[in-house]
Amino acid sequence: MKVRTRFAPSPTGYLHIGGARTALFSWLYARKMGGEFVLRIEDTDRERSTQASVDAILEGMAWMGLDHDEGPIYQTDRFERYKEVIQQLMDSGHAYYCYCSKEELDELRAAQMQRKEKPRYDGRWRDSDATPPEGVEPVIRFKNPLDGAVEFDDLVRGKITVRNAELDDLIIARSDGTPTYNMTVVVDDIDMEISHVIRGDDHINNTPRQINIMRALGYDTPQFAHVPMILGPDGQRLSKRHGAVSVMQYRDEGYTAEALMNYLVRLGWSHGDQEIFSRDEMVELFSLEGINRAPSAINQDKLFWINQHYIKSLPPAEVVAQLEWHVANQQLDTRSGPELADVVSAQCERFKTLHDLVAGSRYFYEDFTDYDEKSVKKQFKSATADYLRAARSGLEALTDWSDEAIHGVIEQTCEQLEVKLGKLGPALRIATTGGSSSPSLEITLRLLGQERTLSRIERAIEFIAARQV
RNA sequence: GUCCCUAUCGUCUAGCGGUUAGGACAUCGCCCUUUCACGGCGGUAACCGGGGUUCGAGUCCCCGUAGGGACGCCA
Repeated sequence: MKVRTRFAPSPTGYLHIGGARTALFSWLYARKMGGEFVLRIEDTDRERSTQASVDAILEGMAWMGLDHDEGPIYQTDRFERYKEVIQQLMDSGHAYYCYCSKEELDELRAAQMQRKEKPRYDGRWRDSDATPPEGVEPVIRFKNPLDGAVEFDDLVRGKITVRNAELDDLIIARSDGTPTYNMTVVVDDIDMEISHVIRGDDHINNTPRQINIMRALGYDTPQFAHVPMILGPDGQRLSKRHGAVSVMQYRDEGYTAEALMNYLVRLGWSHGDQEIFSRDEMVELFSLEGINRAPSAINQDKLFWINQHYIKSLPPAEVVAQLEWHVANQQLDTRSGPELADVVSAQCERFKTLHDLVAGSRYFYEDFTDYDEKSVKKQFKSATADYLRAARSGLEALTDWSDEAIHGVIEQTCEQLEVKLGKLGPALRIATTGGSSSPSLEITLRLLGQERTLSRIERAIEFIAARQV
């Protein structure tokens, strides 16, 4: 049997991190098994579904590289099919009309809660001969088996058993005739020949109901794999107050797609002690058995670490490709400075995010307005101007603007002045970058270019002079 | 409340009856160092509690406890 998995989000918002990981697992399994990955949009709730959300989900998946083989299939395009199956259930005696009003059901629930019972429909219209009330559009309910139990082998959780007595007759069609979630999922998973339903474990309780409907329809059930949810850093349910929850927000904050994928795949799944997985490795090594049963909390620091790992180890050209968005977003004009790839090579060990890498490389392209106050206080002494002047003349004389040549000038200047590099180095760095954090001096100056280097040293000399007054 | 599920360092996890309970992030030292970083070496740190089963339980079973999820004419 061909492996076919699916990701079935409802378009009521952006693609959040939990959904993204579920999609990733589902995608990985399909790819690993040489199967197919279907994207289905569960938009039967017309009130809350929006095209903007569909676009956001598509954008998020594209950014992560989770390509689908079929879809997006919209459930709203399949209403005729659902109606057909619902009718089939009616005809075979597996479903019936229920004329209870919402108010009536609310009362029933309240009463049951008060008696400390599990709130559930009592089946009052199940085999009723009563005359339907006037003017009430009925809903259609599924006739859930009364006895026995539903048992299924979850590929992640193991055997799960629920007694049918715990289940009630769920609504499969609303009074306006539209199908409900549990109905559409069943029909779709059957029609689309889904072999493995990989989804969040908040659906675990729906599974026995869906299995019952599938059986009533005479179909075999797919395999199920319920993956645990992702928690916030505090172990609480993930929400906006935890910071980034949408996948695109991670992009915006400067994470590489590779890093987010790697982080996500290790959250709730493992392959021994391995931490770093390329996309190909993930596909090769992924297994449903490796998925954990307990929910896991996201951890900023580890994401930072992985992100930096990829910024350091991805080919600079690849980093540049992802950097472009941030360059544009931060309105940095890179035409008047060094190649971005060179900046990446020089800076990659210094930043945890692409955002910070761009923000921290500004001085290569634009003159900074202020010097870092602390650095100035510590390093710009009265004698500093003389040091800078000496370095300046040495650098000015250079015809070969290479790391080696620049390094040589700096060393010679120190010897000539009879000072340690600790005196000249920091001053030079502040003069040329405005602060005390940059790649090694020779690389920094080389990237800056001779002209820019000299003018900035000049400016620093003037700045120091002005301070002495 | 009822049902379902879960439980190893702060966090992500390895472990699949016999281990000095391993790795990673974070943290703390030391080293490297022209800044910031990177890197290297080392340290602190965990089997939720109680009963069983067994020669032997982190590993299997039961009961607690704690957390999560579900209980909609939402998905």
